[in-house]
Amino acid sequence: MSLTHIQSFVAVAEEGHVGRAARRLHLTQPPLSRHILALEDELGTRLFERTPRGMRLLPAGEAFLRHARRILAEVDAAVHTVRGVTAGRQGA
Amino acid sequence: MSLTHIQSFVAVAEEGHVGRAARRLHLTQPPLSRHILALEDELGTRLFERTPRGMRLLPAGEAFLRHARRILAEVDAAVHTVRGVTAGRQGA
DNA sequence: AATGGTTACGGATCCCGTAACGATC
DNA sequence: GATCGTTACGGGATCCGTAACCATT
Repeated sequence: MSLTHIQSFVAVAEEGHVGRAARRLHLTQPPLSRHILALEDELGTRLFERTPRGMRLLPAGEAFLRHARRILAEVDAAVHTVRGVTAGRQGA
Repeated sequence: MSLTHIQSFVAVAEEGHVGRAARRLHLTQPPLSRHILALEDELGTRLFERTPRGMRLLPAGEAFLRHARRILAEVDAAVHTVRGVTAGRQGA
């Protein structure tokens, strides 16, 4: 499990499409597809249903999505907080 | 920024010592030391003060630690939630 | 010289992109 | 046969561990 995989998952969930998500992430389809497969493998469950149109979230995927967003938001908050602390001490 | 780096940071923060944290993580000192340096580099700030005894958290490090723990807890929660959803649907 | 963190270096592993493939309409 | 996702494969980047180094006591 890596933050990259989580970001990839969120992008695919939001786009419903590996190709579009890949473009959004400045990546090609194969690595992105592998991220999702690795995640599903690690969690032991399918997160998406593969349809002829693209990818649709399964219930496990919807549950994971909520956590995934929180994780990424928390990472952002961590970075901003540290920058804030540093700025408050005039940038050393 | 990676989950591995965050885990490393928490271990060093809790042990106050790269060597002990390394043992706890089943790793050697050099890679662990590099994780911390990479994190500090990426955040643009020192997180620890290097003392002759080991590593002591700086204010930026203390702030980061709170977020780091929340991130790791959230990742755990994500895994457990997905496993729970799957179990509730009799294990597909 | 002992202790603790960091840098050098080499080999294994990982990971991306191109190309080829498989399945569905 | 067009559209999507996935698998094969090769080359570059990453990352660990051993060894050597530097600083403090």
